[in-house]
Amino acid sequence: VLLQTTLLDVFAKTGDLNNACYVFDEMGMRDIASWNALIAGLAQGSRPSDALELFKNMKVEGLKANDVTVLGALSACSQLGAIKEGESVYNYIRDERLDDNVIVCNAVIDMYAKCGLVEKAYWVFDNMSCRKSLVTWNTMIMAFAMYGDGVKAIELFKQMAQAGAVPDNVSYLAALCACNHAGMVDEGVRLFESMAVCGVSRNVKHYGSVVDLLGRAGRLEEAYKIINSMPMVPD
RNA sequence: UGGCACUAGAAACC
Repeated sequence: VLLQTTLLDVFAKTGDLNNACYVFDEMGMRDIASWNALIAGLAQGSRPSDALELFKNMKVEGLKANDVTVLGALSACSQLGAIKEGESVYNYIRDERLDDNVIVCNAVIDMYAKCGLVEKAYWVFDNMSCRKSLVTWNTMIMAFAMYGDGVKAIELFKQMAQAGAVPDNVSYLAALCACNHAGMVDEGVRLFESMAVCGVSRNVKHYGSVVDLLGRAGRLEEAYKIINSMPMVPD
């Protein structure tokens, strides 16, 4: 079972979903990890609706979804924007007390955000019983940045430092993105500069973000300077 | 003492 699940997972991770399904179908014995590997693979691949179907089938077969299982199911809901399904997964999570796991909470926040319900995402963020991780903060900042309110995203970014979390390059990207959406040019430039000061590595996305920000503000010379200062190949 | 796990922008192009 271990070897077959490993094989299944390799297929799933490389996006070869047909072979992943084939291995799954041909397995004599399957345990929870076999199901999880396929559900997650389908969810992150091109077949999130099949992932949800498999998730439902699991119950029919009398298997109990665990924390890893619901992550796959939530990921599928996020991709599909399937809020109804997402809420029912969340209900299950609460019934089974799986929400004492930060990773599960993070996935719920992300699911709500991707389904466009930023307020609910924030409610979960605010009321979660477990300790917030860096990913928790990043997910919520990104949610505000993309689907909601740039100002709130920046507020949260500042708040995370007060809470003792150290922003990484994803946090900065999320905050920069918030500036792009909200047109907060100076704030964005400040953030971009503080990355260097704080020793957070920049990648091409960070550069792209400020360049876009400056470009839209008509500050083309500055944008051009930044492009020329890039230590990597611009895309 | 093994296998499955959460977050990554915009524009342009198609």
